[in-house]
Amino acid sequence: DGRIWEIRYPGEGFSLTVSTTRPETMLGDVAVAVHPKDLRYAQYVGRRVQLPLTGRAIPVIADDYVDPDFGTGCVKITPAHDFNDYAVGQRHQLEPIEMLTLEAKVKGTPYAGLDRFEARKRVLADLRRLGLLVAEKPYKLRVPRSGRSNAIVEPMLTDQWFVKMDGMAKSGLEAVAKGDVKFFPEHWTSTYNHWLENIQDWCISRQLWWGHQIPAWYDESGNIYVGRSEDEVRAKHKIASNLTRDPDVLDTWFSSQLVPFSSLGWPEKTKDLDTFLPSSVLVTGFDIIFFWVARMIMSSLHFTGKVPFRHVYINAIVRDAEGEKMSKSKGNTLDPLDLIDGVTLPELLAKSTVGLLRTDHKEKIEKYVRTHYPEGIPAFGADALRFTFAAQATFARTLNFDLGRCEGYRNFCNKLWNATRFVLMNAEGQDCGQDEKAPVTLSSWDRWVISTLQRTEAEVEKGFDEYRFDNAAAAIYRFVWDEYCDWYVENAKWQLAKGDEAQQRGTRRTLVRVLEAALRLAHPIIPFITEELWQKVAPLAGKTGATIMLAPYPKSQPEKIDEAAEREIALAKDVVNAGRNLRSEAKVPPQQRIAFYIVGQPSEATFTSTNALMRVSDLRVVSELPRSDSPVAVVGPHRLMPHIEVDPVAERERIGKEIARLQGEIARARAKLANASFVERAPANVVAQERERLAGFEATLEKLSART
RNA sequence: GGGUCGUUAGCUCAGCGGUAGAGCACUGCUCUCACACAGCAGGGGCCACUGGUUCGAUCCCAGUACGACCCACCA
Repeated sequence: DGRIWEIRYPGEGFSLTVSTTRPETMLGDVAVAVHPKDLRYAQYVGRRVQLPLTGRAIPVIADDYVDPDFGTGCVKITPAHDFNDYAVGQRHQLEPIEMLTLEAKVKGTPYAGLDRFEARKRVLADLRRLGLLVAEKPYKLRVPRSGRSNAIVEPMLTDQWFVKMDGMAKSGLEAVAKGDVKFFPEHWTSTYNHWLENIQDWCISRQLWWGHQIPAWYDESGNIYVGRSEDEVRAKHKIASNLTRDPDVLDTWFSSQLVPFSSLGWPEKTKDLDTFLPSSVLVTGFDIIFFWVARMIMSSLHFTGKVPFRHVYINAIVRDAEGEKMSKSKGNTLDPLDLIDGVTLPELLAKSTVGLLRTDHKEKIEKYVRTHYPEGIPAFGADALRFTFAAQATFARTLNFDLGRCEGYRNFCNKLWNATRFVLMNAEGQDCGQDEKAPVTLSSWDRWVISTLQRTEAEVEKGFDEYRFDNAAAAIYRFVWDEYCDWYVENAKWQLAKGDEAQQRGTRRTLVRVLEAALRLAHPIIPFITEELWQKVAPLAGKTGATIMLAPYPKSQPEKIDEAAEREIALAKDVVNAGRNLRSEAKVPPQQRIAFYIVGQPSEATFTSTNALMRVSDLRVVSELPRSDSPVAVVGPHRLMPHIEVDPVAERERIGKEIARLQGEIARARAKLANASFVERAPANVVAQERERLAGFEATLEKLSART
């Protein structure tokens, strides 16, 4: 909606035409600049032109700042009212001329006293009358506006307080280079470095009413005194006359940078300062790495000689469905409470928070919610929302918030709740093996789940140590759902139903102890549900304490890792998976129990799980499978076959497909191993692994081929 | 304009030199005594594009395209 004007500045026997979006500022022009290599104007450099309306003579100068391809290639230079022009003026030792007052009125010219916009009209009219207005064109420009008043901002020359930054920046850079402060994710270090390496002196005075007042006083001659208080200044300089305090306040970031040590009692030498500086971690967003993080580091080093914190965890910014950063000023945010408590679509659109939404975004939200949640967004709960953010907290710098995942983690909380219900049903009022005198037997499944818990605990610890909350959350999710619920609990049902007393005790003990530990493990991410459940589970596991919050965080115990049990269970799982697959392929109804033949001696764990999870009526251990058209699966040392009637044609077809797949794999592996440079140059373990793969495929192929 | 980063299954994201993974969504079968907010089985990807390095590249390097953010903004 802006315009750009071209104005002719006449000289002796020539004239130059400049372009400007702010014609009234010509009253403060001190030069016309052209590019040094611009042949069109080279001959005029060093000569003078007459500034219209005022009649002042101003020089033509050459400066790289000018873009010869923009407009006419001639730029009016107004150092008092433009940042770039100020720099040009400095380079050419040109005295700035102020033409605006703080009230944005013209001063010191024929237009003195006029409002800036009125002055623009008058200047243009006068130029037109003089025939010096060459052109007026529409021009798209972004006018700088005040964030508070929305008024158009005019650069002005004013006296301000600055902090000299080069020395502080150097120590800030060193602290990070030495590793005294570390960024997570690490790549933010380069952002930090880049800023400090190109730092400029910092203007710290603000003309506001609210803030720390600048500790500077002026006497009647205009001398400046800096000190802690007026009394101190008077005493130090032996001043009896009037002093006036500088009315400006400090930049809010100047005050904020002091927080790490001022909050601990600085400048007194307090115990807190000794104990808590540096702190362990600062969690923040990357948009204030410059404003705040870097300045805290620099000021902390300057005033205390210590870094303010060891780690800086930079969390991702949340983006909306269009991939744009969610921000209040953009108005594309969602209220977390709506996701916790649930909200209907009309409520959502009527809520005051939605008033912040851009119109276009509001429409998109409406469409999204209508499509995915016609009944409105359900109540996911605080834990589900927390788990979602943890699970999405990868080292990417953006996070596209996904309601679908929120729903998934709500389901996870529900799963945990129901698993606990099952455990309580079976353990409350029962002997959970806490009495050391009663005999307790632990099966391979029991030892396996305890072992897997240790590995999970280590994984979660690693995730937290590395600030990979996504990995920590995923490890907890997998353990609870995939291992504990899907495998262990199902086998525990069988052990409780069929085991002897010692084994039942062992099963109950394992159920409650492992669950109790899992609750503590998950507590930092989902505090509410884990507290509720822990209150019930902990006593059964022999734990006392008023709250899970005071219970120790689980620590992996390597001596409880049982590799023999893990191997045995891996095989048992393979057998069950193969058996389920065979059943499904053969379309055996889920509830129907059928017999299976198995070659090779199955472990006790395999017996348990085939019964508990595969719905086997009878696992018949044989040395050779009976002649049949039934499908066969090869699982490690075992061959597994359901006792069912099948369509021999369909079965032959199935085996044919499997054989073709195996042949493909074998061909690929053989080709790789036949490649001399692969065998010679690839690491030995990679080559060995490839050989093993090939051998496995060949063995399976042989067993399958025997059936056709 | 300068800088940083991203582009992997329909969606949201892991992986990162040696057989492509998760959750949700999708298909089929099950209301089986913790859970249908569930269980079981399954389908789905020239890992943006083009070159290079390597025995081997989704992964390393260079460039291109698209996107995002930060900084500076042009008379």
